[in-house]
Amino acid sequence: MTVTTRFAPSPTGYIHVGNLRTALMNFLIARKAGGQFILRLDDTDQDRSKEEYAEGIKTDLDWLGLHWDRVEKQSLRMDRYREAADALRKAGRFYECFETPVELDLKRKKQLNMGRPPVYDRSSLALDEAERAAMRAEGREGYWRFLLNQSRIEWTDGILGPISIDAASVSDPVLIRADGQVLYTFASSVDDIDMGVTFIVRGADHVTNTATQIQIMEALGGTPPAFAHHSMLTGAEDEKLSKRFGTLSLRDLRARGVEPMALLSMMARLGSSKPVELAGSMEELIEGFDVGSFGAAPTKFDPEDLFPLTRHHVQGLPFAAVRERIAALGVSDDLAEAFWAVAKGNITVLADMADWWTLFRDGAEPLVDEGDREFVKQAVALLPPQPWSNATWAEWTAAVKEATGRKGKDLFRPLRRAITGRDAGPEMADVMPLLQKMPQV
RNA sequence: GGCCCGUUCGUCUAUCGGUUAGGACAUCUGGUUUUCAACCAGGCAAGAGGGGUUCGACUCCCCUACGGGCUGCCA
Repeated sequence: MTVTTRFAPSPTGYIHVGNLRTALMNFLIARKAGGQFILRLDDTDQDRSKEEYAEGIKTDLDWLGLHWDRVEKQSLRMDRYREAADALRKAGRFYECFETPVELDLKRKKQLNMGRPPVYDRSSLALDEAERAAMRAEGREGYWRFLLNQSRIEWTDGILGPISIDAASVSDPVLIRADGQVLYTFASSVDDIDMGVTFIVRGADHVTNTATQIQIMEALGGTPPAFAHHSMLTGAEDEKLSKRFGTLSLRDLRARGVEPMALLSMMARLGSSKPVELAGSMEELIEGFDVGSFGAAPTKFDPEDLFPLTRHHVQGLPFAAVRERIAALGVSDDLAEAFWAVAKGNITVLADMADWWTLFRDGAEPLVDEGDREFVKQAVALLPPQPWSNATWAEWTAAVKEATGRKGKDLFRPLRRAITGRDAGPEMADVMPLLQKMPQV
């Protein structure tokens, strides 16, 4: 059986790091096994689902190189869900209920007050046809619940290990609403069976869903796939990540200059026993992925940790990869390669290149200590006329040394500060040919 | 309240009863470098608490505490 996984976001918003982790794990599992990766848009909620978000999700996945083999849309499969619902009705696993949300809420509160678990009491199951007709005559609209077998539901989770949940501690799930909307739990189960999904990795927030979905899939005559539930991400300060989703959307991270490979490297390893290290390629990521190496405990994630990885990645980029970006800064072709050689070691995100180019093009605001003022003036007077080459720095500093007697740190440091306005930066020998203006001191 | 999962260096984690409790990232120190980065070498740093079981517990069991998830006509 070919390994088939899926990423099933509902297009009600953009993807964030939590989603990405799920998507990436499923993608890597499929690729490693030479299987299929399905992108399934869970868009049964007509009100909240938007095409704009569906497009956004695709754009984000593309950006990261998480290409899918197949796209599915639940909104196109409504007939199939109705069919499956009929099958469940015929099998006696589906029953119509009539309590209103307010009534259900009241029941839950009552149960809680009495110290009972807030599990649906199945009172609608006891209704006979005449009573149901009476309900409808009252103007009540029926909705449908799945009748759980009250046994223990067990599976060996790919991350959590053996799990056992007592079905009696869970309410019979509502699968179809009074307005006819097919709910996630149901559509997802039908799809996973129909689409031949063999392995589902999703967040630990779905553990209870998995228990009920296993029964639904079996009732549908299908074989439940293997499951693995990864832990939830929490923020660096232990706050719930959901509160920060706004700042952790992929679009946001992209805007901040985070490189895809840095993000992927982080998400493929964080929370696992394998070290988080920058991968050189998607192949490397696929090769080194092991879903079983993840732990069950909640995982802290600090987006700042993405920047060291991004820097590492950026510094290893060949000139060809950034040629266009550099041209866009206005760097002439003859200087572009030399500029990149100088810039790459001194930036974190590619956008940082702009500052260096501005500095080389316009000159810097010199940093000169009071005690170095005369020395710097004297040195600048010794500068040969432009254009400068890689040899200029050595020749010039030798001449300055000769004239002033300064050497070592006392010689080089003030000159670097005067020319670049900074204490740190690239090799000065390489900087000189890039400078477009004489330093103004 | 009920159900499920969890708790080892700052962080992510290894250890399937006996270890000087290991690694990675972060951090610090030293080397190298005009500087930064990179690189090399080294350092600091951990088993939530309490009971058991055992010759011996981070590891197995129970309790407590704490954390996370679920408990929707959301996904």
